Amino acid sequence: MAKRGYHHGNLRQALVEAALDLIEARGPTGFSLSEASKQAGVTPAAVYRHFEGREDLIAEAALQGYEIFADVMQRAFDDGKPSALAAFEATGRAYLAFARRYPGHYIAMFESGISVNRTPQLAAASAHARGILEQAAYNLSLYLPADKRPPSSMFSAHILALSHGVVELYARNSPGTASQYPPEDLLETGIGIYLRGLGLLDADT
Amino acid sequence: MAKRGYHHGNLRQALVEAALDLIEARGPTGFSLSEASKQAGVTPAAVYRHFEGREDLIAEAALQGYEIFADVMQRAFDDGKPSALAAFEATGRAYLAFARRYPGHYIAMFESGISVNRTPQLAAASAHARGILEQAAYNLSLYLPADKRPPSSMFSAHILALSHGVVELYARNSPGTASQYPPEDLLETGIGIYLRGLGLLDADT
DNA sequence: TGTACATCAGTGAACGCGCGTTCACTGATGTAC
DNA sequence: TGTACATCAGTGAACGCGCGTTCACTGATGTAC
Repeated sequence: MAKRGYHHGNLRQALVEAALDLIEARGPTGFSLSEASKQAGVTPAAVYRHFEGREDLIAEAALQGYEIFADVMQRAFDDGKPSALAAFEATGRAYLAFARRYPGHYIAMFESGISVNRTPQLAAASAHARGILEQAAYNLSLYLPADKRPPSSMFSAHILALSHGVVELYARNSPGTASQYPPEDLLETGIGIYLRGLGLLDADT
Repeated sequence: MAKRGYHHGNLRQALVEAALDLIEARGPTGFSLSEASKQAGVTPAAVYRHFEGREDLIAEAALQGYEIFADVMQRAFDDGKPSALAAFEATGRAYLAFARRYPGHYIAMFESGISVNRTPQLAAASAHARGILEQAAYNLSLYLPADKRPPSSMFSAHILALSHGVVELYARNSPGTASQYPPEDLLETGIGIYLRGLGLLDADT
């Protein structure tokens, strides 16, 4: 990563990565353009060759986050392919794994305050990710008798909300109160009980 | 609220309220000490007669939030007293109602980045609120056969996570993507399915 | 009731700081001939 | 291969700004006698 000379080579991406590091380390508030540029070994003014400004840089980080997120979800879904149920559970768990593994992206996406409607690209990326979860939910809902089948968008919204809540309250250290249960367990048992409530799992499972 | 003269009378609380207004309007980031003091009709320096600084003021807002929150939860719980089930559902719903009605407090508590461990008082207030939900969960769990009874703290954590996730993703406008379902419905159906999964509701309910 | 005085809540000017952003510039790169 | 030149990525100095915080101060309040 040593700076070569006058020209950086791949400053745009280097700035995004610096931003992600800083966001992860200090939260979305503690991040500044100047600092990101310094970390990339460059003058603050150089940022403006690649981004419109501070917000634009964060938005790019979030965009990349949504793309990775969609990827991760897709892969989790595919891995569980043989059983729609497994696919669904895996997709939910992937949420938690993503938050753990890409904390900078996660924060940029969900805690930085930038709106998903800031840009058509960003809206598309987020819609795409959500679509994958809904697809998993839809496939799963086919196992239910048609008259007891809830709309799959509702049912994926439940899983998404539960996952998000678990991450925010018990996985990220921000609110400070760790639960006595590991977030993974909390999520897994929660999803299990929920699916049983839908009639998709036996009462003894 | 007109300023009387040289002395304000109740500046401390006026500052907290100004802070809440600003936080609600602009998010935790957009809030500044100077602005809060201006809104309270007072010089920025006056703030230091009542608070140690910016963070301390936000912490006080969060503290008051936890107290109101605990109150609201307690009341919801009491109102559903005759049926433990009703009490539990009401307590969950109260979460959403709180976020809607006291957005400034809600943000100060959950989105401002101040840690609940900042102060013993703050930790106590938050523990107290959580305790109420756990109590509701415990009472409810007594309806289950002892061998199938999950720990009530786990089960209240599930409801809390679901509620929090619904609020963050679908009730607060920040991430920008409104669901097609009203958050109240999402939460109610979600809790319903979950409770059915626990065997606390008939399959047809 | 009236005066003296301690207490305390607010003033307002000043500070240093880091921020985001702009600007005219310059050094490096790559392409045309 | 060598030279001229356009393009473009980065510099560095400067800006105005609002912020949080400090300080010596002053005006109002309330209490003792």
